[in-house]
Order: sequence, then C-alpha cells, then structure tokens
Amino acid sequence: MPRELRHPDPRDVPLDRVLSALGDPVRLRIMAVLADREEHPREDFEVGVGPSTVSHHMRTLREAGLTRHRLEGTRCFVSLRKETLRRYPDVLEGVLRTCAQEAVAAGGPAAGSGGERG
Amino acid sequence: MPRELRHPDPRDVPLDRVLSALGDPVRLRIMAVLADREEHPREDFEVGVGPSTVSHHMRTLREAGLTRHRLEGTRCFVSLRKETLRRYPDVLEGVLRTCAQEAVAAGGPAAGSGGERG
DNA sequence: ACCGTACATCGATATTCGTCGAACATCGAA
DNA sequence: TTCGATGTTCGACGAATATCGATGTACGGT
Repeated sequence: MPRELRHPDPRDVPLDRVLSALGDPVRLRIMAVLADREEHPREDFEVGVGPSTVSHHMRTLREAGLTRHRLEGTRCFVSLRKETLRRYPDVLEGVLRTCAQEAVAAGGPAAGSGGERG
Repeated sequence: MPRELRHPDPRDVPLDRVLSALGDPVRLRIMAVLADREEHPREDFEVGVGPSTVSHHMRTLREAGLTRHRLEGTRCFVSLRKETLRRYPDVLEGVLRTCAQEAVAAGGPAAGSGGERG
C-alpha cells in the first residue's frame, strides 16, 4: 500500500464527475455505509464484489472528491469529505438519505450478506 | 418518428440509474436547458454533438424517468417529469440549480453557441 | 402523389467501465 | 529479517457507452 493516496481538490471536480461516480450500485452501497457520517474501516464495506474491485470503486469515489482515505498501519479508514458535502449540499444529502433507505429496503446494511456476487 | 415514445414508471427506476443518467456533461447541459421548468422544443438543445447523438442522450434521460417527450407533428417537445422531481426532491433540485449555474459559468446557455463539435 | 423536414433507430467503431486474479507495497509480529 | 495481513495497482477481458453516418418513419407542404 502506498504511503498516501491522491485526494483531489473538490473544486477541481465537475458535477458530472460527481454524479457519474455516484451512478453505480456498488458505489451507492458504499455511500450507504458512510451515510451515518462516521469514519469506517475498510472491512465495513462488504458490498458483494472482490477486494480489488472494492479498491477500484473506492478510488473512483475518492477521485471524485467524495471520500477521504486515512491509512493507519496496514489498515485504511474511509469517511465522507465534508467540504464536498458542503459544496453540493442538496444533491449529496439527498443521495445519502435515499441510498441509505434503498439499502435497507434491499435487505439490510452492506446489502451483500447473502454473497450474491456477479 | 414513432407515434409515441416509451416513458417508464419512475418508480421502476433505481437511484443509481438516475444518477448515472445525470453523470454526463452533454446530458447535464440538456438538464441545464430544462432547469427553467419550461417545455422546450428539440431545437433548443444545441449541446455540441450531432443530432443522432442528441437523440441518444435524450433517450437516456427519458428512460431514467427524468424527461417527458411530447410529439407534435414532426416536432418534439421536452420537459421535466414532475413526478420524478418529487421523488428525489433534494437531489434533482440541487442538480438543476448547480448545472444551470455551471452552464452559465462555462459560457452561456446551451454552452455550444460556438459550435465546437468534436 | 411527391418531396422535404424533424427526429428516432440502426450499424459500426472507439473508448470507457466493471470485474477478476496476480503481483506488488507497506506495516506489524514472530 | 522473515512472514502474514491488508489493501492498492496491474493486466486482461467482456460489457456498456458515446459518437457518427445512414436509414427509417411520420408529418406538412406543394
């Protein structure tokens, strides 16, 4: 794991990039985990795909300015970037509320307990 | 042109599909045109790509439940679907406001008056 | 009846994206 | 220093997407 991960200035990220980052079911499940505004260890994100794929989606969210990744030892903690929430308040609060609800409707937190991979 | 175009029930459209439909610069320019909540003739959407490509993006928005397409003679009028705006109020109002602002920032309505196609 | 207009749809192509498994990097522990 | 754990990065592959030009379809005008 590199010592540090790239975190772009949110002001460099256009809206279409943010929305496109959010327009994926796996990444929306990740956002649903983060919807409580807490920092979560990577193990919390059991979203139904393999580890390298989770990494890929994590990177997409991070490079869209949505998440912050803090490395501590061999582990990684993820949280929402408040600056970005403040930049698109309605959009992002709405997405967080909605995807949290949909995750519940779709069968509980992390929505992949059954392991329906594909 | 067919007599009528497919308009899905917005409740069948999951959030990730809506966001993914919005996550494209061309479609965001289309939304910017519609942000005034008026019905617009197709000619209003000079968004910098060819006619068939505009059709493609229009279809994407329509099938995400975002727009309504009314055919009148050989012409077509496009408007936002209020039912969908009501379903995701914060998200969509926020997107509309933001993309309208960004369109202005990017060089005026329709953002393609110069015809920089490519 | 014919032709032009306006737009949708089709077919082709190039690019992007989601996914996996393998390889790599960093840290903590033995 | 060696080993295992954690998570990122790389390489490959199929699926989806953005784009165009050509074709198709319905309508309005002549």
